[in-house]
Amino acid sequence: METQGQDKRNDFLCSSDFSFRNLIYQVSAEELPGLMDREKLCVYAGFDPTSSSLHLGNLLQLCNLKRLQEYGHKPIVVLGGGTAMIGDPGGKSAERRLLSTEEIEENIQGVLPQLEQFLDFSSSGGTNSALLVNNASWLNDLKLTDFLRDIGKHMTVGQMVAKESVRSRIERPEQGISFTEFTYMLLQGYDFLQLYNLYGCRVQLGGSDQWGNITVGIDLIGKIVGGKAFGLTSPLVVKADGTKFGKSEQGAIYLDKTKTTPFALYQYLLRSEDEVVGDYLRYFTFLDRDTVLDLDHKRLTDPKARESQQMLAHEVCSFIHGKDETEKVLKASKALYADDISLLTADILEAVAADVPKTSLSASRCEAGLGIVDALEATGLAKSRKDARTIIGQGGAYINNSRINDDRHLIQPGDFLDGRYLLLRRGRKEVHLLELSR
RNA sequence: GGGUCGGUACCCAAGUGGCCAAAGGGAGCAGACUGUAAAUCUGUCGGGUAACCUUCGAAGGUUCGAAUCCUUCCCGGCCCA
Repeated sequence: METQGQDKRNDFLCSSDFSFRNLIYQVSAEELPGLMDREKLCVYAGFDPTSSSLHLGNLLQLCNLKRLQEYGHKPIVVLGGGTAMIGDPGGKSAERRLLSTEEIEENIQGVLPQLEQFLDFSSSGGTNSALLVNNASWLNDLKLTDFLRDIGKHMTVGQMVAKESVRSRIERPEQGISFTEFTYMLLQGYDFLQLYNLYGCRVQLGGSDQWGNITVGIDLIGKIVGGKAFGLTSPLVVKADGTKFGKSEQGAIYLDKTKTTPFALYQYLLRSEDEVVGDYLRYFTFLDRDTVLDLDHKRLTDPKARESQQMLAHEVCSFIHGKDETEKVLKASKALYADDISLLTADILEAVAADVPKTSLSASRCEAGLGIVDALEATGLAKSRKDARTIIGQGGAYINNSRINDDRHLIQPGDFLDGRYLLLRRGRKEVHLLELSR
C-alpha cells in the first residue's frame, strides 16, 4: 500500500532490487549494476511529446527513474521537444506523420506537468533532486553543417543501417524510411552527449526498443569526449496474449484523467491476467519484495481473490491520480459491478458521476419513454442501432445492473434512481451514466 | 520503359456473370462457464424494425443482371531493361 521509506530500501541493493523486479533486459556493460550500488549516478530517460498526455506505455521508465531516485541517484527527464520534430522510427512499422510545431508545443504543455508530478524536483530532494530539460534547447538551433561535422562524422552508415529500427524498415520496401527518421538515432545520441557534458549524466534508461539509440549515445560519448557511459533497457511490457500493454480497444490508456478517467484506468489494471500481473506488480509498484512474493503466493493458492490485481490497480491509480481519487474509484468499482442491485444508489452514482462517461438527458426527452436501443446508440455504448439490438438479443444490456431482454423496452423517468441517475451497461465492462436534468 | 501477377469488409483470404452483404480464418463484440482472469464452447460480426439501401482500388461501359466481362486510370509484388 504505502511507498517504502529510504530506511527500509537501504536493506536492499539497488541492483538486486532491479533484478528482482526483472527490470534489466540489457546492460551495455556488466559493471553497471555494481556501479548502481556503489555510486550515486545521474541517469536519464527521454519522453517525446508525441501526444498531449503520457500513457501507460511511458509508466515503466517513469517508475524506473523514481526508483533510482529513491536509491539516491539523480534522475533527469528529457522532454523531446526537438526529437519530436523528427520522429523515432523505433517500433514503428511505417513512416509517421510529422507533427507541427504547434502540435508539439501543445503536447509539451500537456506532458510537462505530468512529468513533474512523478519525481521529486524540489530542492528538498537534495543533491539528487530531479531535473527536467527539453532537448529542443540544444537541438532546434543546431547548425546542420556543425552537426554533420561534429556528430555525423563519428557514425558510419553501416552502423546505422544495422540498427534494428532501421533494418526492419529497409527490409520492407513497401514501408521504407525517410532520411529524416533515419537521422533520429543521431539526435538521441547527441542528447546523451549533451547530458554527459552538461550534467555528468552517465546512464540512459529506455525500453528494449531504445537499445540502438542508446548505444549511439554511448559511442559518441566515447569517441568525442573519451567518456564512459552506460545504457540499461527494460523488457517490453506485454499482455498475456503477447500484445502491447497499455492499449485498450479504444486506444492508449492515458495518465491524464480527462483523457482516461481514473475509473477506466483502475478497471484496466484490475483486469490484468494472472500470467502477467506479477510482472506488473514488480514493474509499476513500489511494494517491497516480501509483499510482492506474498502476493505471488496468494495468487497461486487463492487466485479467485484477485488480490494481486486489486493491489496493482490500487497502487498504480494512487501513484497517478492520488489516494483520494483512488478511494472514490474503488468505491465506484465495487458498486457499479456489484451483483447485489441494492448497492446501487443515487448517492453512489452521484459520487462516481465524474469518473464514468456520462450523458445528460432532459426530462422531457424521456417523459414518453426513451427506447433502450436509442439510449445505447446515443451514449456510444453501441455503435449502431443494429449493434444495440444485437447486444440486447444476446443478453448484454443492463439498466441499473438488471438485464434488459426486450429491445422495445422504454426508459421512464421513474427508472432514474432518486429521479436523477441511471446506469446503462453493455456487457461486463462498459458503463455509461445517464443524468436526468430538470 | 517491357513482361507478368495482383488490389475483396478491421486484418489475412476465397469467390471469377444471377443461388453474393460476399466462403474460411484471425481480431472485435455479446453470452455460457469462471474470478470484472485465462482457456473452452455458443452466437454475432456494412446500415436499416422491415421493404430495402450502400459496399469488392477509382471512373466509365457491356448486360435484364457485375466483385466477377470490356476500357481507361491509380497503387503494389515479382521478373527483364
